[in-house]
Amino acid sequence: MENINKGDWEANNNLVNELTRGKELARQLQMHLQSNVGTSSSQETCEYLVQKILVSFEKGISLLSWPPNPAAAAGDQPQPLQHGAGGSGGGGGGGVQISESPPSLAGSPRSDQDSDRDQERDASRKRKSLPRWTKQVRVNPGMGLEGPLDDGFSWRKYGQKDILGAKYPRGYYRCTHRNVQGCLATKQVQRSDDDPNIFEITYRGRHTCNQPPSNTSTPTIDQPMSVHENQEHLIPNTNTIELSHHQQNMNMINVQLNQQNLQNAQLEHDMLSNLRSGLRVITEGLDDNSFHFASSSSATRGVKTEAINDSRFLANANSSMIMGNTSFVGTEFSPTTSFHVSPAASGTSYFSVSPQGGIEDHFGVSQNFHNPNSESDQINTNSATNNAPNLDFPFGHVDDQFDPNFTFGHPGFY
DNA sequence: GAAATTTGACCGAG
DNA sequence: CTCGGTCAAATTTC
Repeated sequence: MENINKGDWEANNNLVNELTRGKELARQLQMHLQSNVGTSSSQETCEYLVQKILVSFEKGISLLSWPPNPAAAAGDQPQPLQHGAGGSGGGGGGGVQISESPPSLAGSPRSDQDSDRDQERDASRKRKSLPRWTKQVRVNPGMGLEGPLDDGFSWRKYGQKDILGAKYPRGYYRCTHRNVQGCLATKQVQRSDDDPNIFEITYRGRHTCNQPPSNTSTPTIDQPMSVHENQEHLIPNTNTIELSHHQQNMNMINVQLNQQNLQNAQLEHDMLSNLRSGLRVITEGLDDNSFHFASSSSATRGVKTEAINDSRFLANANSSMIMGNTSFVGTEFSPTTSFHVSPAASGTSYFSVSPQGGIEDHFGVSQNFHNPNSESDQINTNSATNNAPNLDFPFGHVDDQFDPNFTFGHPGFY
């Protein structure tokens, strides 16, 4: 069965268009950076451009990731990228998502015989078929943790469960707008046994709600551009975000993604090449304070984020774009607003954006970006959302240790 | 009082 | 039967 034809071709064209647009925007950004380095207005412009670029990429990724699903293609892409609030804050980031072979997502072919049963289990099946993706967020001591897990969406905790073999309970959250808007997105947050500083967040389903209720920020989206639905695949696809705090000097997000699907390799490769050539903007000062998103071909994807905001750190630092096989990821915050995509043939893409202005994790989201103290090193991943349930760890000082008894779920943490 | 969280019970999958 | 995920009543917080 080959389902690759016209539809795919068209999708590819759209994808190319989106990517081309992104490239063009990147060029503008580059020019802007070259001509207006340092000016405040330039920063805003840069942020704006970056966001636009990210939007284009996201769209492109979406096309790649969800081709077969017309419905999804059409309306489903709710939101992610809107960034409306052009306001002040930072912006940026992205979600890390991995895409895999989409087709199986919505369900593989089944015989009608099962229809009855299907109906019976419709609910559960639906759940099962929901896209899932996992990312790990590492919060190093020192940084506040308030929001490492915040992804800009409003979550409501609906359960907590002790998981066999796990030291810490798993928290279950669903979109606050579920009842009102029927948004089925859910997420699970589990603290790692091995490293209490790491939280594994598994998202399920995409948000279909009109996001942020009333928040400062536009959501950062962690929506997957595409997702794998198999858990088995999930693990490998796990995105790890490590957030660490170096007293005041490091914002680094390192995202490593793997590519698993080789299916669109060629295309992706081409696109990536384009992107790279178009996005290559290097500014000085990237060094320590930059975030890197790298994609590797290994089986494990990891996102490392080191950012800090004294006590407020909003996580979500990741924006990744993955094109099927090649993952393009990243948003990197660097003190100097730099943004670069490094070429690496097989794939490591670095993309950095300076924190200051913000590019937050996911496009356009900017939430509070207050950096009381530092000058630039903080990524504030806002926590904005207060909407989101928060893990309320007693961490005011994270560095101490997480309280073993902490429970996920306090507003503010996510 | 409304909204969010907690927590034991329930349900389906394996 | 066990375990993960969800429900929903009770409780807490704002």
